[in-house]
Amino acid sequence: MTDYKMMLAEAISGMTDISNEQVYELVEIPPKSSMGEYAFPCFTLAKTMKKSPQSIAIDLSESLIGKLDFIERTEVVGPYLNIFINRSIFCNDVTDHIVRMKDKIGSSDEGKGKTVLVEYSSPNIAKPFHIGHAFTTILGQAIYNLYKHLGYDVYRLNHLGDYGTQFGKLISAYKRWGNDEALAEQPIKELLRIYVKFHDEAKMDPSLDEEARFHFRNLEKGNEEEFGLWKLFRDLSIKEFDAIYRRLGITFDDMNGESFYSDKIPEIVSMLNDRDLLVESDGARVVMLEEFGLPPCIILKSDGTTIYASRDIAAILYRKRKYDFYKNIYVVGNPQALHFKQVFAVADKLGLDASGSCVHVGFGLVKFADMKFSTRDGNIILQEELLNECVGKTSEIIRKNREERQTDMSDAELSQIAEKIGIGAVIYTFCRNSRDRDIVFSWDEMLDFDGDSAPYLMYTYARCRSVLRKAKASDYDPADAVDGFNTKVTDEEFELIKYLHGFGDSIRKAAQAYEPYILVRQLNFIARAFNKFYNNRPILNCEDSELLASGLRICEASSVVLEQGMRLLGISPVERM
RNA sequence: GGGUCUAUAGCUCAGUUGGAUAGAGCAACAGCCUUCUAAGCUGUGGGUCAGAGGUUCGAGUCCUCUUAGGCUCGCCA
Repeated sequence: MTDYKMMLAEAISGMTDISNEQVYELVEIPPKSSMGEYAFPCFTLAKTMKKSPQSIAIDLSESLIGKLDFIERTEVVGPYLNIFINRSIFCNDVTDHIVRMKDKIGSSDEGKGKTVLVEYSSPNIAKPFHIGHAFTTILGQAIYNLYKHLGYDVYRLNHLGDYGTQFGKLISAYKRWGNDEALAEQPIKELLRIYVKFHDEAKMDPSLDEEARFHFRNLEKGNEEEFGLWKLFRDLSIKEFDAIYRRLGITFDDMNGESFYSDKIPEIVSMLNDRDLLVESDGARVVMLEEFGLPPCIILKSDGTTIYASRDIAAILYRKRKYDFYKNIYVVGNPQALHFKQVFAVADKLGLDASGSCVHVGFGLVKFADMKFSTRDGNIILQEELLNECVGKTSEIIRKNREERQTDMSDAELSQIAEKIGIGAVIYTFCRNSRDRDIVFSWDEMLDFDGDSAPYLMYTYARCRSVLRKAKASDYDPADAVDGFNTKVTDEEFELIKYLHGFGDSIRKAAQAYEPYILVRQLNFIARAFNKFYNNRPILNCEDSELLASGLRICEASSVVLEQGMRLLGISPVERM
């Protein structure tokens, strides 16, 4: 496919004294399509050429005539040189490229030979998987997909919260109030029950906290009883998490949680000692970070046990050796921003160059309108509950549609489709906006399936597929439709194909910024443009064979891009709904 | 108090390195199913870009201050 912007930049560069790259950076897409497809602002040239921007634009406009065959015409509006692309050439080129690339559309080899690690999800063992975990899980998966698509060698790491003082508490609580039967039936529910009870009791009897620390010390020493219980809690929890991951279509390459790095901390401690970086402060061993403008980082607590920072530092060293990563991405909430700054700073002091390769991808809190989610207080929405609610509402809508449209959809197919759409709706909610913003959870918004939503994208895709199925049924293969855009391309068609053209760019930008919403917006524009097109002219029922060909080509290209875009987000498209 | 993020339409949000008349969705109102899926489409209304200064040909975007809010600031993760 032609790189239109690049060729334009080369042409303009040849007529001025600025480089290709500079021109490429300056070329922009005008705010309105009536102003053309590309625009070159002449402000910066005005300074060096000592001419008014407008006269420069006029000169450029004249010398550009006939230079490039895809340029239909140019227009000077004040200081801007607006460029209009030949619609036939562009539409044939772009749609042909998409139809040929299929699921490889928007992919690249920029990541060839580069290893990227994405750490995400990372729930705490023995605690319920609630919608607070959904953000990191969904965002992380999307980031994984994006980098994978760009050719990187990507590994998914689930850094389970399977260690720390809280397990001392859990062990203590279990020995006091645990119920084996309840644990076997609903492990996390039972563990949560005794965990909450422990906190209540500890308020009245502070010696419980001491008991918990005792058990954690034993656990870290490898004591059999504590280790056995910990292992049991861990195994049972993972089993429950797996059910959620399966529903979301997520698997991991590595489930090594915090516990895995515990025995790798002594090496970190001795490395720090070798460099004289470890100092004592109030009984704890810390690394001072004044030169980074950061507070000290605790490596060993005053009782000699490790802390999450030390485990994260050990993990960097371990991963560096195992993967020799190009990038190590942490999809973890914003509240931990300082923690990662400290961890990266300490790793830097150890010569691990963390600041050059480790990235904390933070995101906002999920909260109710008036309060925070708190596992301890029990005011949480479970991830499973959220998925079920969305799938349930979807089922109702499909059932109603099935009656109205009198389709032959079986109950089994209906529930399969509802599952995909409901889960798609959840995924979409966490990918639609920039990740920094807090999400105020609302069932109304969650269950709004109009407009800016996954069902809207999925519906559009299903429409495309329906038209294509009908075309095939009447022996028309859209792949045969070559050069369907010889006649006049309408504004609506051109608009849609321009959005399809921008798909690859949106993937690159989304990956670079770790912001799936950039891709989401592109898909939304595509869907809206397609629906407009779909509503305004018949595709199958048209006499003109060229119009039929171009219409089907648009359907084919749109469906390819929409499908691939949704898959990159983690949404499974459906053929009908 | 220090650090950090945020403030754009009634609500939820976009707005690339400063550039053309600040855009979507939802909600509201008015329309469109004898034609390929109405979870759709069309139209209307809706703005002192938190406030004040500054930088310049030009500021929602950059700088300073003020206000409001979120998160965070050593032995939890």
